[in-house]
Amino acid sequence: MNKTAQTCTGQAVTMSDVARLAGVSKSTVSRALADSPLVNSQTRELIKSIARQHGYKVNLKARNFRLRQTHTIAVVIPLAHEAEQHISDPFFLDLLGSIADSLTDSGYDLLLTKEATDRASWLADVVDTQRCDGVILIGQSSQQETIDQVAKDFRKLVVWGAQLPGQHYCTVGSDNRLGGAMAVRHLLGRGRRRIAFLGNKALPEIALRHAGWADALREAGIRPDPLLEVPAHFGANAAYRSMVALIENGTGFDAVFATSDVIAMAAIRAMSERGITVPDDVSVVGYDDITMAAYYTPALTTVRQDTATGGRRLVECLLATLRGETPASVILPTELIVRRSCGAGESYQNQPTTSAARINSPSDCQR
Amino acid sequence: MNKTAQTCTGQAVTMSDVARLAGVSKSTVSRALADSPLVNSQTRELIKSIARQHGYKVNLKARNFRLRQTHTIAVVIPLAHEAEQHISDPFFLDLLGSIADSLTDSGYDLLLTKEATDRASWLADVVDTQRCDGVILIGQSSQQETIDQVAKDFRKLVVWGAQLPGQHYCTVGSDNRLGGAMAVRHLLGRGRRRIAFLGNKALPEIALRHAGWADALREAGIRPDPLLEVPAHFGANAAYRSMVALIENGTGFDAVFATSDVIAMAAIRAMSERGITVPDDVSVVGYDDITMAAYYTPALTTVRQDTATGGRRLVECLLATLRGETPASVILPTELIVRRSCGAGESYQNQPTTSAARINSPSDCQR
DNA sequence: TTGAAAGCGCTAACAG
DNA sequence: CTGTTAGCGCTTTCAA
Repeated sequence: MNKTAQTCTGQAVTMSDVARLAGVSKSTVSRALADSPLVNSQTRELIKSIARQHGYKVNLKARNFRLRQTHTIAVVIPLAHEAEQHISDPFFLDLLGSIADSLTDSGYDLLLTKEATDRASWLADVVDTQRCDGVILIGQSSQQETIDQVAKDFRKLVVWGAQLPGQHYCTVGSDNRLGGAMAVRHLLGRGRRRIAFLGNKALPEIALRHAGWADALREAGIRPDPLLEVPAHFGANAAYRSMVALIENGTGFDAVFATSDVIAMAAIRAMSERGITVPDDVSVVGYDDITMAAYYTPALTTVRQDTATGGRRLVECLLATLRGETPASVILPTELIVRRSCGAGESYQNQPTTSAARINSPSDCQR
Repeated sequence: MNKTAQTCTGQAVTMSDVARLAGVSKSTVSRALADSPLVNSQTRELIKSIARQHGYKVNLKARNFRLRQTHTIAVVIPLAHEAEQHISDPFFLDLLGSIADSLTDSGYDLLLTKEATDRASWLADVVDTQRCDGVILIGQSSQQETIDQVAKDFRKLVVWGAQLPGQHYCTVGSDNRLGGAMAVRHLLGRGRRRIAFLGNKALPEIALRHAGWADALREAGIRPDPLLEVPAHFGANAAYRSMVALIENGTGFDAVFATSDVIAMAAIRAMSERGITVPDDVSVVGYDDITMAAYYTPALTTVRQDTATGGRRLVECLLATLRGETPASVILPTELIVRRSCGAGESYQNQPTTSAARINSPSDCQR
C-alpha cells in the first residue's frame, strides 16, 4: 500500500517512519513536532513538512501512555435514583454541552459514562482503571455516601450538585436553598398560601430547595404542610402521576413549586386536564429555565440555573484538582425568571426569552 | 506509602507488583486475570485474591495500547449548521443516552466530541489521531460532502441521518420522507389545505421531510406553495422568529408541519401570543416525539423517532464495521402519534403518553 | 543540536 | 501449565 498522503486509514505511518524519511532519529522528530527549541529550525521545518506530506499525526494514545496521563476527563451521570434509567431532562444536556465545550477548549477529551449499576464500586471503578485523569459527576443522585467515601482518597473529582456539610469533594451548583426560597417568596407575594412542593427529597439539591420552600413559608408565618410535599421524581411521567395523586386526594393548594421545569410542565398538564387553570387557579414556578420554559403555555416562571457558567466552573475546578490544588466549592448566583405561569398578569410578551422579568439574588459568592 | 488495599489513588500497583507478590511471572498474572484456561486454577485463584487484596485493576490504557485498539467509540455532534453552537434539542440527548447504553453493554467507552469548527479536516482529525476505534456521527449537519469524502477511506463510521443516494457510509435514521408525508396526509385528512413547512432544508433529513410534505400535497392535488416554506432552524429561538415572520407577512395558512417538536412548540407559542388558537385555527404536527411532546399544551401530534432502537442500531452497525463488514443502512419504521395539536378532537387523555392514537407505517425495512 | 537507549504497563509468541 | 522475551509508539534522560 502506498503511504503517501495517507489519511483516515488507520495511520500505518509512525514516528519512526517519519524519522527514516527525514534522515533523522525518532527523538528529533518527537522534539520537532513538539516545537522544542532544542531542534534546529531548518530540521524542524523539514520534519514538519515531511510529516504533513505523509499525513502523519502523533498517536495520542501512545503519547498519553508514555506521559502517564490520559488527557481525558470522565463525565459520569449517576442514575441510581432514576427508576426509568433514562436521562430525560434537557437540563443535563445543556450542562453536558457546556462541559464538553470547556473541556475541548482545554484540550481534554470527554469520556461519557452512564452509571446505572448498583455496585458500590461504580465510582471507584471509573477512577481505578486509569481511563481518565479526573472525573466530573453530574448530580449526586442518592449516592452522597459513596461519593464522599471515594473522594476521601481520590481528589480529582468535581461534582455538580449541592454543597453538603463536611463533604470531601468540590461541588459546583446553584444556590438551591435560596433558589427555592425565592420561588416560594414570589408565590407568596402573589397572594398564594397553599404552596405544594414537587420533588424527590432524596437528592441533596432537591432537599435544599425543599428547605428553601420551608424557609419562605415560615417567614410568612405559614407552617409547611407535609400533605403538600409530593415526592415527584425527575422524569415527566412520574411527576405527572404524583400531581394527579395530589389533585385527587383532595388536599387544597393554590400554587406549585416544582423542582424542575420538566416536573412543572407535567404538573401543569395534569392540572389543565382536570380543569384547573394555570395561573388563574394555581400559580406554578419551576426550576432550571430550560430553553423550552419560555415556549411552554403558559410560559414558565422558573429559577434559572446557568448551565454555561456551571459547566465552565466544573471544568475549571477539575483542572485545579489536576494541578494538585483543592478548589473551593462554587455556588452560582440564583435568578428568578418571572413569566406567565405564576400569574405575572401582564399580557403576552413578544420575545419570550428576553422579555421576562428577572429577579437576581445577591448571592454570587464563591465560597 | 502502604500499598495494601489501595483504591482510588492513582493505582501505583502494577501487574509486576502482583506477579512478585504471587511469586509468578507477569505473563501468568496477565493470563490469570484474563481467565485464560492455560493457567492452573489454583494459581489463578491465588493471583486473583492477591490482586483483589491489593486493589489491583488492570490498567486499561496500557492494555489497549498494547492491543492496538482503544475500545472507545467517538460520538461526534457536528454543529456546523447551528448558529447558536448549542445542542438545544432534547432529541439528541435521548439518542445519545441510548447510544451510551448500547456502547456500555458492548464494553466500549464513549468519547464525546462537539465539532463546531470550520476546518475541513474536523472529521479526519478525530479519526486520524487514533483516539477511537470508530466514529458515530449524530446528524449530517450541512457536511454531507466532507463526511462522504472521509467515508471513502475510513469505513468505521456510522451516521444518524438521512440515506442519500451514492453515499459511502452507513446511516441509521427514520423514514423521513414517509414521516413527512404521513404528517401532512394526516393534516389533509383533517381538512387542512394551507400547510406550512417549518425547517432547515440544508439538513438532509429535513430535506426529505420536505419532500414528504410536497408528496402528500401533490397527492391531494395541491401545489406546494413556496411562501409556506419557512426556513426554521433547529433551536427554539430561531424557529420562533421564523414563525412570527410567517404570521406577519400575511400568508394564509391553516396548518403547520414542524420538522422537530421543539420547532413545533416555539411555533405554537408564537401563534398563541398572536391570538391564533391551536388546534382550532391552525393544526400542528411535530417531529421526534420527545418526552415533553405529550405534556405540552396542546399535546403534540408528532412523528415519533425511536431513539432507543436508533441508538442500538447505530452501535450494532458500527461494531459491524469494526469487524470489517459493510452493514446496510437502516431506515427505522415511522409512526405518527396523534394528540391534540392537530385537532384530534377527543377530550383530554388521562395518560398522555400511552393513550395517544398511533398510526404505523408499513416501513420497517432494513435496506 | 542530535542520537542511542531505556521504559511507560501490558500481551503474546515461543520455548520450555 | 509457566517463564522468557520482545515489542506497541512515544518521550526523555544521558552522552556525544
